[in-house]
Amino acid sequence: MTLPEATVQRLPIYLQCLEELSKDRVSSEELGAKAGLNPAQVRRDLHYLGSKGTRGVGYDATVLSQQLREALGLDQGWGVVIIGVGNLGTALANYGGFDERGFRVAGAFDADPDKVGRRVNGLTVEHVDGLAEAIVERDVHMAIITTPAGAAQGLVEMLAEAGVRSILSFAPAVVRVPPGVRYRRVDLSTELQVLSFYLSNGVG
Amino acid sequence: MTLPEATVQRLPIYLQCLEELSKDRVSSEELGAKAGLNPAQVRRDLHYLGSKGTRGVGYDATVLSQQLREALGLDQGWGVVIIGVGNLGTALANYGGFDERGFRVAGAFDADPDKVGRRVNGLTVEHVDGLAEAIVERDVHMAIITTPAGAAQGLVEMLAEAGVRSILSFAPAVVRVPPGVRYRRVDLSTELQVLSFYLSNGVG
DNA sequence: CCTTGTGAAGTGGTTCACAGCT
DNA sequence: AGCTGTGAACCACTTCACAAGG
Repeated sequence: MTLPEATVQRLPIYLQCLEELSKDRVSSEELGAKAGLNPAQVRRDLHYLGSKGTRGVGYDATVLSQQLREALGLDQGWGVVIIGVGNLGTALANYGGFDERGFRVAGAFDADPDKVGRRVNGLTVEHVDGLAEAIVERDVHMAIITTPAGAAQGLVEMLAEAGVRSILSFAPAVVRVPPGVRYRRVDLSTELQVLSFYLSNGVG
Repeated sequence: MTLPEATVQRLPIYLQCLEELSKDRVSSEELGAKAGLNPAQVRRDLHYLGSKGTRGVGYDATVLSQQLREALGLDQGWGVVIIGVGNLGTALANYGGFDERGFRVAGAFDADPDKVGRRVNGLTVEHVDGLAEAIVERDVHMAIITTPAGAAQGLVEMLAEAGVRSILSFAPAVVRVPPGVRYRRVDLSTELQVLSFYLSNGVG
């Protein structure tokens, strides 16, 4: 299945809106209104998915929901590790959304010996030295990095080496990413600066 | 100043790359390599900024850096409040990047009486009941929401009412945003699902 | 000679508008 | 009658390729 990048970014939104609407039929009109999107956009996206609506009626919410979950691979139970157990890492470890969305949290790691052994939401924090091994043994394919910026580059290389193909990083660092690895950076500071731009330049 | 949205998103990256390079002259080639962008892209972006490079030489890093900071409004000292002092809110409050980037943290708020009075990184947590008043009195223009999803919609309305024009939200909720307010949602679950899609559908 | 600034072409995504089903 | 599916127009952004200039 090959869909436009922009469409992929919207699939999780559709899934969430669908759950919040909790109806058994939805039109592109309704779904668009909820998600803040043009109905034509919704139809095109769902069409890419291979979804089949009924003209004059709309889409079957149960079927659609299942198609979204399947396209997103939420039934695959992908294994995830959290690296860096500071406040942010702890927040993520405590976040209930993993199981709910079908992800399997396979471990939490930190370089600080003081943090190793600590328990977080049913996990015992392990030392990063054991990370590469754990990734292979526990069949992990995704990693979330919440370490300081300096550690990010090395971790990304190590993770790629160990077979991780998707990385979500909260470390405020610009990183060179090995080919074949999907890297998504979320940076508070960047987001704030963009908001600051619009505040400073008066655009709604 | 009116620049393409996509360009605005890259300005913080340029600023960061510039700092990491710490040279006094940079070419679009170098900057592009560091940021993972096409040199032509860099030139066009900087040109929008009104930046003046020297042909055959490149850009003056000090001047460029200053132009970026100015365009982003980092010298405005915008006031920011953090709403929700759970693990995530605490992580953000402890994050050093605010001052460094010229933001002024004007308060931390929570609805939970047990959290009120607690001290976080030099701030005393206040009850949300005092939020609207604090926003006006302390000249706050930005807010970061790290509450549970259910609280988001009400907060956004209240914040807009009180005069906040830029909101960064980590609450996993789809929210209706009043006109004139810039709302940026960062959702862990959404990001993971997008990564999961590519993992499941085998695209590098 | 090297690197910027920029027309022009290329790419990807969005929206319109309506034909086609149910 | 109502809503989907979709060609075609539109729009925003990216990249090429090269003339202009230090």
